[in-house]
Amino acid sequence: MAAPEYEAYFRVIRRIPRGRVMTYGDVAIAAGFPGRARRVGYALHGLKDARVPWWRVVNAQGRIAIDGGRGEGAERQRDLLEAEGVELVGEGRLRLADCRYVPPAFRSPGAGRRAPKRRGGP
DNA sequence: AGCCTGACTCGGA
DNA sequence: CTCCGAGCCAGGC
Repeated sequence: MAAPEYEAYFRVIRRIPRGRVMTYGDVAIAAGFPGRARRVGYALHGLKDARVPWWRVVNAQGRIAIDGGRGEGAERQRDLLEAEGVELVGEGRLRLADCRYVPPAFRSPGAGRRAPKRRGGP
């Protein structure tokens, strides 16, 4: 990768357990680059490393982000997710509440839900 | 250099 | 539920 920033993203994504998913924003935060959700998307867009389970990354709405959820890429991702046991609802939508993966570092006393709210950037 | 795009996100209408 | 605008930022032209 050109930038260590991308390496950090891929490292986080590689840690996602089978059958779980993370959102772009959470991957960015876990990698130490809060507010860089778009960078994560761009990093995956140009991804060539097959070791990275890119299909375990979806947008914050629990939808397939590729091509608006439609197209070959989206179909492939849906296929891979289903193969791992991720429950899909409707067209390219999944139950985030059941399969969302939150790294231990994210957990904070009291909250135990999601990362602190961030709007776009820092 | 500037301008446009996008595998993002969030709050509001 | 959907649609829209604003914020961010690396890449491509």
